Amino acid sequence: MPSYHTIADDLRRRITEGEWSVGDRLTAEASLAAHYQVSTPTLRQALLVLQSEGLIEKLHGSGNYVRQPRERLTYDGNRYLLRQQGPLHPKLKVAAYGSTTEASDAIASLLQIDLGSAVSEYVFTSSDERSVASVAHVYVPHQVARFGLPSAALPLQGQDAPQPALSPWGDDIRQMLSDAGVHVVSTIDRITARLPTTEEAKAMRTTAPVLAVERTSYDDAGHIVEGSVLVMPSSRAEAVFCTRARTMELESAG
Amino acid sequence: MPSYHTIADDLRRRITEGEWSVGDRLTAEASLAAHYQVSTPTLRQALLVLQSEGLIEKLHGSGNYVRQPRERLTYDGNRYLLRQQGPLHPKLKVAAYGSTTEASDAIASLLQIDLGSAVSEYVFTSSDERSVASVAHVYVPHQVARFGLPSAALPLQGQDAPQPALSPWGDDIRQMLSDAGVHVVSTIDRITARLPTTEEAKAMRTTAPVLAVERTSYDDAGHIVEGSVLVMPSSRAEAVFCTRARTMELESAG
DNA sequence: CAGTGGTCTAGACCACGAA
DNA sequence: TCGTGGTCTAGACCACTGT
Repeated sequence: MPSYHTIADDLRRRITEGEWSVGDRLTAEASLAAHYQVSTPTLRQALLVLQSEGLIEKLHGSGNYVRQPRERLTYDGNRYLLRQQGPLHPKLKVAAYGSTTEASDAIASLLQIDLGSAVSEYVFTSSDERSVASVAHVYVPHQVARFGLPSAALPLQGQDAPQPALSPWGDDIRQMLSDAGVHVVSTIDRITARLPTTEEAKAMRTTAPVLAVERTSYDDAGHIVEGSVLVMPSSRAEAVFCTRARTMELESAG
Repeated sequence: MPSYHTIADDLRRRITEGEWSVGDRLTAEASLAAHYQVSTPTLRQALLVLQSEGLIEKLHGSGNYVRQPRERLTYDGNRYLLRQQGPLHPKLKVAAYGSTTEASDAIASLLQIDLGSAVSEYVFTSSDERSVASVAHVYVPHQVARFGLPSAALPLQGQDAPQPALSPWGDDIRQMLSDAGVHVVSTIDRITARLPTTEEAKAMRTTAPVLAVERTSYDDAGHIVEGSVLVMPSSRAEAVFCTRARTMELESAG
C-alpha cells in the first residue's frame, strides 16, 4: 500500500474524529511531512486524495482547511425540464457574458452543425469571494435563434432593486429559447471527470479532478437547439439526476 | 503556466497529429523526460493529464499506449427504468457475487435504514483481460426483499449455451426486485469524481480520477428499496442521462 | 515581511511485464 | 533478465496570503 494512501487514511481518521473542526486550518504541510517522516511531495499527494473527496480545501499561501461535508454545489440535470424547485445557491454570484463566434471543431461536433457556422456563445461563471465554483459555456446556433444576454445578467442602472437570480447552468438561455418559440423537450447529459486545464486550475484554485458535463438540448423535431459544456470542481460540486419510470408518468396522466 | 501542462499540451498535439497511432506505445517516460529536459515526476504529471482525458492508457511494466477516443464504457442512468435498448458492452465480462452483512455507517446513510440492519450486498465487476472497467456495489435491505444471485451470474453446469448478459450496473437486482413484487418507479443518481482508493487503483490499473455514482431506487410509496455505489475510471467510462420535459409525456399520453 | 502552499529537480529503489 | 512504469527522497525555488 503506497505511503500516501496510508497517510491519507490516517489524516481522514484524525479529521473525522474531530482533531480539527470544520473551518480549522490543518498543521502546515512541512510539519505534517516531518510527523509522518515522509517528504513533502508524498504528503501533498495524500492531501490531494482528501481534497478530491471534498474533505479539505487547499488555499495557496494560506493553508489546508477542513470543509463541511456535503457543502457542495449541485448540478440538477432535471431542474429545468421538470420545473423542479429548490434553492439556487444564493451565496454564489453568477456572472454572464455573450459573444458571437464561428463553430470550432468541438462546438460543431457538440451541436452537430457545420464547422465555421455562426453561433452565440454565452459564458456563465458562478463564484464566491475567493474562487470560481462552476463555468458553463452555452452555445446556440444562429440558425436556431439569436438574442442577447438574459435580462438578469444585465447591470442594473442606478436601481438597487433585488436582482433575479441567474442560474449557473445557463437555464436562462433555454428559457429565452422557449420565449422565442423554440421549445426544449429533452436533454442529454454526458458526464466525465478529468484533471483541470491551467486556466481552470487557476480560476477554481484547485488541481483536483473536475466534473465535465456535455449537454445537448433538443426540440420536438429532434433538432439540437443548444449545447453546453459545464465544468465544476468535483471537490466542490456534484451532479444529480432523477429518473422516473415511464409507466408512472402515464398512470398519473390517465 | 506549469511545465507539466505545457508538456501535456505538446504531447496531446503530437498524438492528435498522428506521431503515434492508436495502440502505439509512446516513447518511454525516461526518454520523454530527457527530450523535454524535465525530471521524470514532472513528465509523469503531464501523462496523468492525458490519461485523465482518456487519450492514453498507462500499463505498468509495459508502457503508455495511445487509446481510441470515445472507446468508453457508458453508464446509462435511464436504461433500466425507461427500458432503453442498446448494446451492453459485449466485450466486457461481468462477474457477480453476493453476501449478507450488517449496514455500516455509509450503507445505513445510503439506504436510510438503521445502523446494523441486515442487508444483502451484491458486487458486480466488469473487466476485460487486463483490468477492471467498473465495480457496482448493490445493497438491498432484508426488510424489503431477500434473494440470491441473478441466474445469469450462476456458473453454467457443463452446458456451453450462450449465457445471458449480466448488466455491469446491477440492473438484474432491480429486475429481481420487480419479480418479487417490489417495483422501482424512480431512481436518483448522485455523481462525483475522486481519486481512487488503493484497491480501486490496483484493480482498475489507474491512478486517474474515478467517477463515483451513488444511486438510490424508490418504490411507489417513496421507500428506498435499493442503493448502489458504482465506481468507474473516468478515463474509460462516462455517465449519460436523458431528461424529457414532463409536458411532452402528458401530451403523448393524452 | 514571514509563513504557507505549488512546482520542480536528479536521482533512488521497487513492482510489473514480456521475452 | 531487462526495460518499463510506480513510488519516494531531500532538498530547492517560486507564488501567494496575511500581517
